[in-house]
Amino acid sequence: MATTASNHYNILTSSASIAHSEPGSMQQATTYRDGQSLLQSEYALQANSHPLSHAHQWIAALSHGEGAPWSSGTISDPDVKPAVQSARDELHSSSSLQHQPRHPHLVHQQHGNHLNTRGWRTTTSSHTQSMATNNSQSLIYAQSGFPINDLVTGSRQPMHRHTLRDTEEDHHSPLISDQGHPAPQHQHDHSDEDTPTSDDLEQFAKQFKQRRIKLGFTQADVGLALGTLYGNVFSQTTICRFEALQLSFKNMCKLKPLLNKWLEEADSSSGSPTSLDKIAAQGRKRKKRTSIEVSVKGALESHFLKCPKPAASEITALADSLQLEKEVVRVWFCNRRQKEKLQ
DNA sequence: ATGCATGAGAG
DNA sequence: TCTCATGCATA
Repeated sequence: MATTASNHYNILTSSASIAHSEPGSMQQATTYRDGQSLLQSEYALQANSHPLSHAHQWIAALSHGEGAPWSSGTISDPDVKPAVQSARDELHSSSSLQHQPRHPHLVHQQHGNHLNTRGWRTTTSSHTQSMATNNSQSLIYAQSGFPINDLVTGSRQPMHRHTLRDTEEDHHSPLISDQGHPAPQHQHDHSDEDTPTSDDLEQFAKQFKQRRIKLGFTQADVGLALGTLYGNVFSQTTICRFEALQLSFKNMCKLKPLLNKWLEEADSSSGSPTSLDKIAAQGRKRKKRTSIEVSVKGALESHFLKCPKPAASEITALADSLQLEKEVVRVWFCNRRQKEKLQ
């Protein structure tokens, strides 16, 4: 397994022709895709919705990474799944169950927000509103669900869920999260259009998955269908993450209306084949995925616990000691941090 | 289902 | 360089 490839993507990148030059390298062709083509499809949509991350409802502070001192806190389970680590994952998760703020920042933030298990805010709008007042921008995307071009920016929200798998499979009472919180939604009542609460999202995701399966569609089908319906194509990965609540709150809010609409379409016209338009992709090469050995991951993980945001020099040193490319290590930390926020 | 990767956007 | 949204490739 560890086969990896440590290709130097720089080489590949710079010499695109190489990959193509191979006559029978279908595989290679497959491996390296054209980034450009992607631009049209996926990025197209991003164009209208992207940039802003803001702080809105979830806990904003959390993310400000810059100095995030979370190292001291309890970090919850690393996703490293290797058996070796499972034991510790459990420990971590159990600690998180008590749910308490592992991050110092959260502590103060929580006063205002009600966080449910995953850290999403429980009561939405009231909160949002207050934020809106302050920020003036926060609600926008909430309403349409679509991107309004982002106005707000800031940070992301932490969704922490203890067990992804549990959730997705199905148990979990929708409305009740762990502690019983009120889940009031308030204000107006269009259930769909307003900013959903984390409970709404959880419920929707679960329902969505069930319906999707009943209708006989795969996650990939849905992703493509969204493209035909709205022009925004999504991958199987994204649909999967949506169902598993592995996206940021903001991102979940953005996708929900699309998926909801798809669901309605699919329901009503259950029989119509969605046209499959494939986007031709080709061209650009993508670095082959590096497979990091378990032991190495362990080392990275322990470093992460001590220092989630290592300086470039530290990354270099670490990469050197682990015999990995610096870029690989850097990306590993970025992904690790991103994951940390979602959990 | 998830690990590693890319790229836009924002410091 | 980081974050964030997203996805190819893979386990």
